Amino acid sequence: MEKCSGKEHFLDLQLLDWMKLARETHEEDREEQDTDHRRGQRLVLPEDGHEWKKYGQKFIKKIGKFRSYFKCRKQECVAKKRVEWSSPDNLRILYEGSHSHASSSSIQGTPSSSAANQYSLYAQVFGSDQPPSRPHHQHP
DNA sequence: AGCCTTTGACCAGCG
DNA sequence: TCGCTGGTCAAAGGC
Repeated sequence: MEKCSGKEHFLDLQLLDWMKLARETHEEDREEQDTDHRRGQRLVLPEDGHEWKKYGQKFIKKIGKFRSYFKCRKQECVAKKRVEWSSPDNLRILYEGSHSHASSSSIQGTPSSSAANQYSLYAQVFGSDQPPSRPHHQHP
């Protein structure tokens, strides 16, 4: 249970809400399409104002979902992101650490960047030793 | 030609 | 002590 004892504080965001918000704020489709052409799994990720590098993907049996691993491209930044999904309509983003730099994407500063701002806000909350509601990793 | 993404393999921790 | 799961690294392929 140590894995769920707060040792790792991840942000749990329902991507459905995220995508909904992003779509409302961005009339243009700015989602990045990440296609797994090998297994046919398709993952659509919204921009969050930061540049991420995907460094791994695995299927987590306990939760029955795929999990993708991302690192912030900024060398000095240790922020990480994990995206879990069982289907394109059921995604969850988890964040670890906070960014040590401002958003590099042009999405920042735009009037319609509320989604990115919310994203940053979560990151700040996370970094302020205020762990968000922890997702319970209970296998079915 | 260079950069980014994807995938398989390896390592560490826990039960 | 062994097996399993999760996380990360490095190489290859595609754009």
